[in-house]
Amino acid sequence: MDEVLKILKALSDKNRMRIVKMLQQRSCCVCELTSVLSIANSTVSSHLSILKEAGIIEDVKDGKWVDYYLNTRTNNAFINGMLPLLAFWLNNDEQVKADLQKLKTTNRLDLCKM
Amino acid sequence: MDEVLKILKALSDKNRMRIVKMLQQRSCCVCELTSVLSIANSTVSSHLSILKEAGIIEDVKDGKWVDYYLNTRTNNAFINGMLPLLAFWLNNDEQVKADLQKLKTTNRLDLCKM
DNA sequence: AAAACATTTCTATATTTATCGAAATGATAA
DNA sequence: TTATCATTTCGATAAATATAGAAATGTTTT
Repeated sequence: MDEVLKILKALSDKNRMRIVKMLQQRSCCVCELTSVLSIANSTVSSHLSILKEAGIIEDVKDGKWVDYYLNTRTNNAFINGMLPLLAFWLNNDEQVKADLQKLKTTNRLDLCKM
Repeated sequence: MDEVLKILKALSDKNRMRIVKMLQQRSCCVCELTSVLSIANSTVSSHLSILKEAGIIEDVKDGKWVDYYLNTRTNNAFINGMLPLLAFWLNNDEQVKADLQKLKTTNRLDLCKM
């Protein structure tokens, strides 16, 4: 039961849900998510670790960045149940629509100073 | 988005999940749920109001009791998405199995002193 | 090797939440 | 109507959680 509760709890936060919906569009690094969410990057990192601990997302190094993406290839039945549902949900939500729009014009190269 | 988060939050608590799984078996009054959960009845009542506020359960008067049951006839798309999933989940969970077993031999008439 | 910088970890704080016991409520039964 | 009793509400407390800023980490680039 703890496994299910961990997944549901991970999805029960507004900022984490916004992250999941963004990762549905494409994989992102922390600075891109931070830019769209407009909260401290340490907070974003904390949310990502909660989602990762629940098995909902995974990450991979990409140069100086860490790329986060939805764990769509998991064996976890609960995640395999939830992710398809989430894909249908909230697509008309104003906050989500604004986030996805902003994400389209957000680029890690522009966010970094080099 | 708040509506979805409210539903997910409501399902993200161990005792509330135990309640949902019990209501999957049959409708229950507060004293029956309190007996199985072994926590204060005021706490159970609080959990029930959170589930009700989220639209996951409803209640109906039955004599001196209040009968709680799963809201399987809602128009809410999120609840209609979650309830069927939950019906498949946790049926092999030891806690849930013990709860459902105990619920079989639990009767509101035995719990009341009249 | 040093500088730059994305990310994570640490520390602290404010808010939320689960919990209980007691009091209040409301309805049933005598 | 009075007593009974299931349920809800209230008040208080302890634990969990979201958050930010600063320090630490680790990797890339010069």
